[in-house]
Amino acid sequence: MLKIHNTLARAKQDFVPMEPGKVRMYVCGMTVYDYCHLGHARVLVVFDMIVRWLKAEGFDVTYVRNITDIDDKIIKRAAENGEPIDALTGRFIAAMDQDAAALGVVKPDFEPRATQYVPQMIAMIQALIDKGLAYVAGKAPKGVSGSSRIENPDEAGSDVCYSVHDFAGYGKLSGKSLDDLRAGERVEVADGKRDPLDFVLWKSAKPGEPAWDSPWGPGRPGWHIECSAMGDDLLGERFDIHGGGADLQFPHHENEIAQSEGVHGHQHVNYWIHNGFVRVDNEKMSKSLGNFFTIREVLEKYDPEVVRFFILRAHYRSPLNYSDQHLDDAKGALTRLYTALKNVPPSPLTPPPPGGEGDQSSLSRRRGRDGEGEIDWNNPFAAAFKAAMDDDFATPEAIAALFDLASEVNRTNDPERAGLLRALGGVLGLLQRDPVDFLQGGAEEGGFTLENIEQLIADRVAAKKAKNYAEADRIRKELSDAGIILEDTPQGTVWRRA
RNA sequence: GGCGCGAUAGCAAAGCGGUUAUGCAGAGGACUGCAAAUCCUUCCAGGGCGGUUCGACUCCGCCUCGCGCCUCCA
Repeated sequence: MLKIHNTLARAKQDFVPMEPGKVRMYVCGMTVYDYCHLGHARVLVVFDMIVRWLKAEGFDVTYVRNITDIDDKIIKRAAENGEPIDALTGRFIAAMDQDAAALGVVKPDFEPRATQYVPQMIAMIQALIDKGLAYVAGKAPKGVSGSSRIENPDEAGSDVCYSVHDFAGYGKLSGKSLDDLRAGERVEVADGKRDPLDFVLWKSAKPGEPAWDSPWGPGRPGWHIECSAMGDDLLGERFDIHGGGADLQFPHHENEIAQSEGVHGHQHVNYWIHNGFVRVDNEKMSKSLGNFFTIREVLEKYDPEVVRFFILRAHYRSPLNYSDQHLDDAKGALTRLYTALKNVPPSPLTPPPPGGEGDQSSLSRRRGRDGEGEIDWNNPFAAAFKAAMDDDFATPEAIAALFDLASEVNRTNDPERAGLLRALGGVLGLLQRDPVDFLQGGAEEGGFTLENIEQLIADRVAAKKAKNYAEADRIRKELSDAGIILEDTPQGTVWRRA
């Protein structure tokens, strides 16, 4: 039985989908005005892992990950660049797709963009107004002081705000009460808000800003409403899982609940999943702190699979400290797994013994990889892996099972066990490459070409044959100084990068 | 100030009320012309103070320290 830590319950719960065999999941994606950093990489990889595991469990998964392609920061950045907004967002969506693909992230079933859902958002805002949960904040800005606001009310649109105290459940996701929030008041009192905690559903446009027509004049949607509208449209008024970074818990997801449940009058999401932050020097990696590393920066130095492995080696809810040392560490660990697969070429999986009906799940029917066979989940290593994954996606423990299996592979030289290792790695989106490619890949240091290396190895073999060990060792040293390690095996000399 | 999370060996990171987590690093051994890889053995743990218990790293309380959210943020 799969257990999921549900933020709403602040506890692990048995996962029971609304519709047997089906999972509908929504994850908050990126605001596309800059390159993705490692924090974004974590969301991408973590929820990709979750989708893969749900599928491995036999669920039919519908996965939605949205793209925020209109907001204040996008408008600002486009203006700075002197670039049309859709050019800017198009550029960074393409970059995000590249980064995600490099990290082995499978495309979601839907990637809706906020700008494609403005009519739905307007309808939802209207419904909230009709229900008395939202109000038009008025045209005239309070305390006008030479602002750039439009002075003629006939041309200006109005803001629409959500009236937080009219929604009874406000705070249930983040565990905050309205009183607590007010006690720690840090919210700017915007023009026209009845309560400082009220948030904007519709933002009136200033001259020159992109705008959509609405019953409240030209403007654009507030941030939170897009997720309510897109989730509704693609997954229904109520769905199984909603995910995102822990920083979205409040206010974004709290506000999303207020909107969706406000409109529909019933529960919006059954399981909320929030992943922990990536940190640098023990601090959250974030745009505002400026301490971020973009995915592409990191990929210049590290193999993308190492980065994926690095992310999966920590539990998704734990903080993940980023540093070169940690990446190097991850690389070394992944090298051990690939080394086992290099030394013992995996054979295709054989079907599990027939009649193992005690296994109730559909897992045993799952294809291992490319139709090459099936994982036998009754195998002790596979069972340990599954138990870990079923316990709130405990990838560190699942990966530990992989290492145990790798030791077994090394000990027994059993191609079937190697096949299982590769198949289990595949469930996490790992270990699918030719091991030699992985081991020889990476930074091209030392200026040695493939031909150079092959030639030096041939020279060394000749020297060895002539029992000229001094020359053989000199060549070994020359290559090792360039980060290339030689291994003399019964099958001949092979090399890999350090 | 309010709310929440965490503290594990040299580094990283898990589970678990009593039995080796795991990876890297270290030590010894096997193997090797030398190495590497691999295997075997092994050193190094659970912030502090109390409590519960036959027994706590694991449960409870307090303290200290760190982090996060309360403002845009994955």
